[in-house]
Amino acid sequence: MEVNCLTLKDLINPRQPRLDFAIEDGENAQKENIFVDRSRMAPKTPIKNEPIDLSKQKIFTPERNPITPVKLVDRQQAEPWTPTANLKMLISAASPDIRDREKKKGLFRPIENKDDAFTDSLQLDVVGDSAVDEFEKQRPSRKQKSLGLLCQKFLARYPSYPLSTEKTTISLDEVAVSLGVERRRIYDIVNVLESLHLVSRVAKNQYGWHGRHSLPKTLRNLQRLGEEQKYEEQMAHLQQKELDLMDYKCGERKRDGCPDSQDPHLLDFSEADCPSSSANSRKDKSLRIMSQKFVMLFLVSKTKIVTLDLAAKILIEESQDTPDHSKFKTKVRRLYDIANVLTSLALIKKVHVTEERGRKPAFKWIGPVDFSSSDEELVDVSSSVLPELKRETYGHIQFCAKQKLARHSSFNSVQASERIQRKVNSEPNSPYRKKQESGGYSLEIGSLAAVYRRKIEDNSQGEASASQRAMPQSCSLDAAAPFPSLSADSEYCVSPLANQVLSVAPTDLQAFSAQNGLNGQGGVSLGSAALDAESLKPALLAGQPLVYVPSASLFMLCGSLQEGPAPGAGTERDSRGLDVAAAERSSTPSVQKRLGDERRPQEEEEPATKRQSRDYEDGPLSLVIPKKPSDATDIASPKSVETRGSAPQEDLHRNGQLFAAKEVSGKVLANCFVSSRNSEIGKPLKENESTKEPSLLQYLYVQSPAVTSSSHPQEHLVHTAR
DNA sequence: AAATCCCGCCAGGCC
DNA sequence: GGCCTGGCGGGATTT
Repeated sequence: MEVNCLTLKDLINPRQPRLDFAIEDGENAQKENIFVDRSRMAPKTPIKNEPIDLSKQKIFTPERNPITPVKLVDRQQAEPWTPTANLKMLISAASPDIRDREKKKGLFRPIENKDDAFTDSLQLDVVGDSAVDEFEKQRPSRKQKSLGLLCQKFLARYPSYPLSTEKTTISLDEVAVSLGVERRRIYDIVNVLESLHLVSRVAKNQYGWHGRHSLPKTLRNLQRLGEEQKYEEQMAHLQQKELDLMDYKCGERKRDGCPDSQDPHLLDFSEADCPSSSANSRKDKSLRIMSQKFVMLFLVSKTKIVTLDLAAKILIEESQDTPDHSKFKTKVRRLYDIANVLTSLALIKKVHVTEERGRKPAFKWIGPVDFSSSDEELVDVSSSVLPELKRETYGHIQFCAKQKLARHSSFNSVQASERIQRKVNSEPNSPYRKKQESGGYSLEIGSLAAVYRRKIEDNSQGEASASQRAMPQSCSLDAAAPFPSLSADSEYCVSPLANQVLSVAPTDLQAFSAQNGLNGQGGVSLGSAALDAESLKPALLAGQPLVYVPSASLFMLCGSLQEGPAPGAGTERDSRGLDVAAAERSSTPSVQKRLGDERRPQEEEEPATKRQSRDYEDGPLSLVIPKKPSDATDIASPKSVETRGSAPQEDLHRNGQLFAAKEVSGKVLANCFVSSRNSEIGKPLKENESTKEPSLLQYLYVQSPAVTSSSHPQEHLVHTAR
C-alpha cells in the first residue's frame, strides 16, 4: 500500500511533463527519447542518477538497457561507471541486501520512476549524498517493476482520448527503452491494450495509439460476445461444481465421482466438449484473446466479480487445454498479467472473495457498465471487436459452452449461487485504511490533482467533443469537470476508485456525499430517472475522464441514504464491508458504473500495481449470507419494470436492490432504485439482451445500520434469485 | 505457505 | 539467419 502511494505520485508528477511531450509529438512519445537518451546516457555518463543505475544494471537487469532491445548490451555498458558505482557494486557483492537495493534503484530509474517524488528525492540524495544513501532509499522492489506499474507508466505517455487528428505511433523499442524494460514486457502490455482496441499494431515494432475513444464500444461488443457465449452460465456451472465438490469433501463422500481437485471440473468441460478446439493455435492462447475473454467474464457477470481460478478454468476449457494443474497455474499467471494491465486501466480492481473454503483472489469490474447504451453500439461485434476471437474461437466456444451446459442440465445456477457465500474483501482492509487516513493521502491527492489537470487538458484538447455529450446536469461528471465534478457522477457511477479518491480528499468526499444525498433524496421514480440516465450514460462514458464516484458499494448500498447524505462516504468507504453473496452475480455492477474511467485518474490514484492492496474499495467486507431463493423471487416484481433485457444484470440489480430495500429499510429502497436506475439505464436499450440470466442470483449490497454508524461499515449483500 | 508475478528462455513466423 | 512476437514456467518476492 505504501508503495502504492509512492508509485502513484511518481507517476503523476514527473510524468506529466513528459507525457505532454509525447502526446504532442503526435507520433510518439518519442519525445521521451529524452528519457531514453538519459537512460542510455546514464550508463555511459555518470549522471547523478545514473551511477546507481549502472550498478544495478550490471548486476541485475538487462532491462535497463536502453540501448536496444538487446539485453546483453546493457550489462556490458555498465562499465562506464563511476567510482561510486564500483563501490556500490563491491558492497552489493558483499551484501545481498544492498545488492537488492541497488537493483531496485536502478530499475526504478530506468523506468522513470523519477516521476515520483519518491524517486526524485532519491535521486537527489544520490547526487548529493553518497551512494550509500541511495541504496537505502531506493529499493525498487518487485512492485516497482510490476507490470501494473509499468503499464501505468506506459499509459501515462499517451492521452486517454487523443484527438482524432493526431496519430500517435508507439515504437516498442523506444517505449521499452524509455521505460527501462525489456521489450518483452511491452508486448505484454500492448497485447492486452490491443485486445481492448486501445492500440493496434501498425507495423513491426510499431503500434498505433487509439486511446479510450472506442472502449465503450469494444466493451459493449465484448459483453455481447460474452453473452452469446454464455459465459455467465459457464461461470455458474463451474461454481456449482465447486460447491458440489466442497460439499462432498466436507461430507467426505463423493457423490459424483468427481475427483477432489478442481481439475476434474476442468476436465469435464474441456475434453469432450469441444473437439474442434484442438485447432486452436497459438493464437488461442494469446494474451490478447485471453484478455478479451477475461473481460467478457466480467461483463457478463452480474456481480462483476470474477475469481482467478474460475476465469482460468473457463479459459482452459475453452482452449481445451488439458486440465492438468500446470496448465491451470500457467493460465493463472497469465491472468495476473492481464489483470495488472486491466487494473492499470482502472477497469478492474483486485478483491478477495471469501467462500466457505476460504479466501480467493478475485477481480471486480470497476469499469463502465452501461456502455451498452451508447449509440455506436450497433457496430457489429464480430468485426469491430475481436475479429480474431470471433473467427477463430467464437463459434467454437459457443458450441462448447452450449454443450457443456446441456450436459449439466441439472445444473442450476441459482442453487449454486445460493450456496456459495462469499465475501469480497479488499485485501488491505484495515491496514489499508489506516494508511489512507494517515498522511499517505496528501501525496495521492496531489497526484490526483495533477492527474485531473492533465485530464482536463486532454479533454479540452481532444475530447471536448466526447465530453460535450455528457449530460449537463446530472452528468456534470464529464470531462469538463475535474475533481468536483465527480460528485455529480456519483449517482450514475460508482467506482471503487472513487473511493480512493474520496479517501484522499475528505472535502471532496463530503461534496460527494452531499451530492449523493441529494441523489438519494431524489429517489426519483425509477422510470424517469432511468430515462435520464440513459441519455446521460453515453455522455458519461465517453467523456469523462474521471469520474470516480464514491465507492460503488457504498452508493449502491445506499448507505448514504440512510444516514444522511453521504456523509459517511468517506468513513463508509473505509469501513464499509461488502458482502458479496455467493454467486457472483451480485448486483454490484450496477452501482459501479463509472462514468469515465480514465486511466489517468486511476493511474494516479492507484498504481495499478497494487491497488489490490488497497482496499478502500473493498474495505473490510463482511460476507452476508445469501438469502434463499424464495426471497429472491420477491424481487421479481420490481424487475418486471425493466424487464431483463439485454442487461440482465441490471435487472437483477434492481431486483436485488428492491429486495434489499424491502428487507432492510425503506430508505434503502429509494436509494437502491436510484442506483439501479443508473446502472441500468443503458442496458434496456441493448439489443442483445441475453435472456439467459435466469439463473443468476442477485446480490444486493446493503449498508447495514451498523455500518452507517461508522465503525464497520458493512454492507450486506442480499442476494435474490430471479 | 500461498499468492503474485518478474524474468528471460526459446520457439514460431516473417523478412 | 536474424529479428519480431509472445508462450511459458522457473523461481524470486510478497503477502
